[in-house]
Amino acid sequence: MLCEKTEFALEDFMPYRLNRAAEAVSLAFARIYKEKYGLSRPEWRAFAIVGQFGTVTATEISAKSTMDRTKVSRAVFSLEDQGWLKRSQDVKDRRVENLELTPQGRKKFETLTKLAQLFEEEIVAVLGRKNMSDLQNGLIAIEKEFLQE
Amino acid sequence: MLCEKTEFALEDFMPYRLNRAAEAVSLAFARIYKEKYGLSRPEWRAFAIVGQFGTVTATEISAKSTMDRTKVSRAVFSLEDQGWLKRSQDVKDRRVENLELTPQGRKKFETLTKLAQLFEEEIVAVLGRKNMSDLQNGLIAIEKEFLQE
DNA sequence: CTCATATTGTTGCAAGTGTAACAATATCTT
DNA sequence: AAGATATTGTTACACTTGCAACAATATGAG
Repeated sequence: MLCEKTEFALEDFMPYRLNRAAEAVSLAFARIYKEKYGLSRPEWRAFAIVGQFGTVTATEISAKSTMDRTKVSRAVFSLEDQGWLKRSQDVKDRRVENLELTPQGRKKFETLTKLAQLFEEEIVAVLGRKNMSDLQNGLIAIEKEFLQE
Repeated sequence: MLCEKTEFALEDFMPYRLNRAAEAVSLAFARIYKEKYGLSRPEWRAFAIVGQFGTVTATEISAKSTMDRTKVSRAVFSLEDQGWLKRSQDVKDRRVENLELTPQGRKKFETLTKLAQLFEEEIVAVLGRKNMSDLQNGLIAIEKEFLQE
């Protein structure tokens, strides 16, 4: 029976490694939407959710993008100011505001998603399809286990 | 030849998925060192690096933990205030301060690394050894490709 | 040896963030 | 129907962050 030496190394610690990879990828993609389109990360996420779902409320954006309500609120303001998104009060529940992209917003969204897909393909090119889908599954399992548990 | 519909879904977008998983895991582990030991994430990272390498400079911590110099500076102050770490001016280069754990810091470090290892095992239990190492490799490949490229 | 340049660690400041409080509205209980 | 409770989106405030500037020191060029 062996007595294993248990020396700790931060760089091999999974939470740290995950964070580094996530940060690296996020920053790389952020360079695209930030420098070229002036969007912050919260703005990009909110933008993506509205573009994807057509008409949503702030609360829905919050849930689907795992962002704080206040973050969403500010992102929505900014996107509205920039003319990508418009809001309209819900008639059935007047607390709620329905959000959707403006025509220009829709066009910008098409461009952004194209960029996102190119970026995704870049990752596939690095990893290969098989590893990519293994990675996805691993991430899903991890998220499921540790999300607000 | 098929014309593929290219609908974008944020939740399937790799950068977003990576971030969610990383955040979930980090928060789960943070609950341990934060609530029980009052450490912030930068503090935990700096702590781990000093504990692992024995004697290091702030610049080295910065490099090994991928944290901004100012973040390290503030984390080191805090760890020093809490008595886990002490600094001493380098004799050969007086700009430099050598940092190392105090005896109490060393003890705390042993406790923290034990917790980290337990946490790591929890992840292994979720994923299985094989998937775990596949995941690690995927993350390494991604980081290599996208880090400050 | 001297002056220009680089490096180390800290700090000022502006921007971003989360928690808690809030007003407006909706829903539930009786 | 009335009052208590919950939900939506915004805002105030305190805290964290990164960039740029900084003083102190070291290194390099001539």
